[in-house]
Amino acid sequence: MARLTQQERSRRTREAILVAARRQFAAQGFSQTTIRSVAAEAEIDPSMVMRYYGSKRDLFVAATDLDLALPDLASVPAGERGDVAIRHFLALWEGEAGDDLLRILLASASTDPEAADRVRAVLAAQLEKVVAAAVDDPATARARAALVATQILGLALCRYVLRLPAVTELSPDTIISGVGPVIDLLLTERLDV
Amino acid sequence: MARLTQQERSRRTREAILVAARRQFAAQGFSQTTIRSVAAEAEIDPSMVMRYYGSKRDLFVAATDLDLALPDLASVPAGERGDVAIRHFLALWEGEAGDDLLRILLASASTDPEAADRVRAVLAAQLEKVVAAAVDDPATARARAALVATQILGLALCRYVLRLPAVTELSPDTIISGVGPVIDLLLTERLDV
DNA sequence: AATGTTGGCCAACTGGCGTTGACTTTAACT
DNA sequence: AGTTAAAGTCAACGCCAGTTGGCCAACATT
Repeated sequence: MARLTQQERSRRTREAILVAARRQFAAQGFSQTTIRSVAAEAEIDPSMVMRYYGSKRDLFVAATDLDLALPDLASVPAGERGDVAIRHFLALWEGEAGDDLLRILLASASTDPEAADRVRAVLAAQLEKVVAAAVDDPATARARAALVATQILGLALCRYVLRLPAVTELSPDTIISGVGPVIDLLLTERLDV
Repeated sequence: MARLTQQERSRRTREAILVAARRQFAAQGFSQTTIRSVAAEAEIDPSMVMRYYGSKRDLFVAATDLDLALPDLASVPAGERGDVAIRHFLALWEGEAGDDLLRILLASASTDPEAADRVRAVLAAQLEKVVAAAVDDPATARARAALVATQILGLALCRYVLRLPAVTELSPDTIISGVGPVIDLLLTERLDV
């Protein structure tokens, strides 16, 4: 066993805690995940979690520091925007461990006010801005962004959180061919506001 | 204070427990809701909850024994089905306490395996069947039902659970004019399976 | 080598949980 | 009126959570 500097030991422990916390928050939500269970999975003492992250809530905040890395839809030709958007999200979510953060937020947001706040913040700052930039009519931009959010989050909810069989069975190609046109429709259809 | 028969007292207590339980399960999910907090809201002793419902889990099952009462989409002319469907769900959810069931299930399903099973059961049995009956091509019926479910549940999630500001601001008419055509599109568009 | 510092473990405290059983009160029945 | 069964209360149990502080060992510093 190689000797490690204290810094390195510390860094590895911190990371092990974060990995275990992300996995458990995503799988079980906030309240079902315990400091003790995270510590057990990271193979350290519960008190170390407190030392490094202060409290359970602070650990949750650290575990959900999230960036959607959305593409700029405004620079995509109209008619291909829905396709680009849904491909982006699928790539993000289907990748190894890439969907953890969203699953954490959705699983926790339903029961935890702080998680719900974080979802609101992330979506308002990122998704809404990108969608609004891709819409011509500023009067309906916010409404269209909201509707796109419902479709995107609904897919994530059904596929990764609820794991509805009919939805998990869908191939990525089927989802792209089904949802892409829906997003295009939401961006362009006539909308009563 | 009027005298009550024992039966009537019992019935009122049972009902008060159920009302409080539904409200709290919907607002906080399964594990955050406690027998004690339900009893406090119903203004009775925690042990009464145990007497009437046996256990916390049984109380949850009793609180989620409801019916979506979905309309038969197959008997609606094509082109109006999305409109009818979204109107139905909005009427169901916007009504007084009508959205409790769905909020309970969504709020709890994310963190509780039993609640997730119930969501799967309810949706598979009710929503999926109705949608499948309204689709001509049996090869794509299940996929279309799944995609419609993502849109419907996504709307419910964003509007009633996460309460995203951009989504709660939408008027029912805006939602109808925006989502109705989306559902029609999902029912009829070409779909790669 | 002696010191201070840091990572880590252990044991304990506090508090809230679901649940139980004994007790008291109230309505129903004879 | 007196008995019985049901509705409701009370106090406690055992458990597990988050959190804390004291302790030890390994490292860094001088």
